Amino acid sequence: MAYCWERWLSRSNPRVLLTLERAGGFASAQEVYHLMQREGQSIGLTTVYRALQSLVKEKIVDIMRREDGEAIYRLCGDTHHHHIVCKSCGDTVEIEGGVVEKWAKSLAAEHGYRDVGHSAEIFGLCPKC
Amino acid sequence: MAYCWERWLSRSNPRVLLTLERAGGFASAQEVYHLMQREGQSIGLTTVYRALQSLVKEKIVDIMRREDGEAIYRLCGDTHHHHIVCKSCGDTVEIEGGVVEKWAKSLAAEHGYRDVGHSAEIFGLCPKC
DNA sequence: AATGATAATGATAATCATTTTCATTTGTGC
DNA sequence: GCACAAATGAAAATGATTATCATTATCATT
Repeated sequence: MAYCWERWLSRSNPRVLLTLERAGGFASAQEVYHLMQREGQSIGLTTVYRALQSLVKEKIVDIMRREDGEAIYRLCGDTHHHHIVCKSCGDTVEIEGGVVEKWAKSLAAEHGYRDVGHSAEIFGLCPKC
Repeated sequence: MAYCWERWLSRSNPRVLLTLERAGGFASAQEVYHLMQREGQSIGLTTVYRALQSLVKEKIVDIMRREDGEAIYRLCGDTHHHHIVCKSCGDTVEIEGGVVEKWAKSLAAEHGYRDVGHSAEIFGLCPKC
């Protein structure tokens, strides 16, 4: 345990990870980068990209796509959840997605698909906008 | 009928649409463009993009994202539906999404969101891969 | 047919996220 | 200290997508 942890702290992956967490667990590489800049952390954009890629590979972070195709990342805890995203201000609400989980699982099985994941997001205008 | 049809044929939208159909109803803008070039059709890349955008706006085609973020388009029938997409070969199966529709609608209402849409896709490895 | 308003087209340049390249720095074991 | 591998990041390259803008086709009206 201690072993992994210390090795981690010596690299930039954890700084990126912590920033992602602080960002609400939902941000693009560019956003993570700018956040770290603003906070005074010294890091290069390339490194942010590399850290995120590696975190994705290790399945510590999930990757999704915004409507315009930009990649966004978020922590993937042991529970997986969904969001309602405001089209205008980008505000997001975390929501219960148990129904969708079951839906995805049963349909995937029905069609013989293995190694299955899913994405489900709701887009709209939040009460403020 | 004849009226609409003829007007359509005079523009490039239908040529793009037909090409998309011929491509198996699943292709990126660039692919549609190259296909049309190879077939000897004279069209500009810009026009292909515009045609696809307009077709999306008219809900005649669906837009999705490949894993690398490139936009891919496909014909969509009159009913809104969801897909299971194979991560490896890109094969897709259209599926029933009534459950998800209800889920999205009720949750959006619950959080006061208006003008709501949603996306839900399942990714996995198809039986062949 | 000629005219002109309007929309459609497409070559080119601009944008912008993401990747590559490569030189430099840092960490680690000897 | 010393060498060697991994990590870093600035800068350039890539590639999809979008914006510009001059040209062309469409179509109703003279």
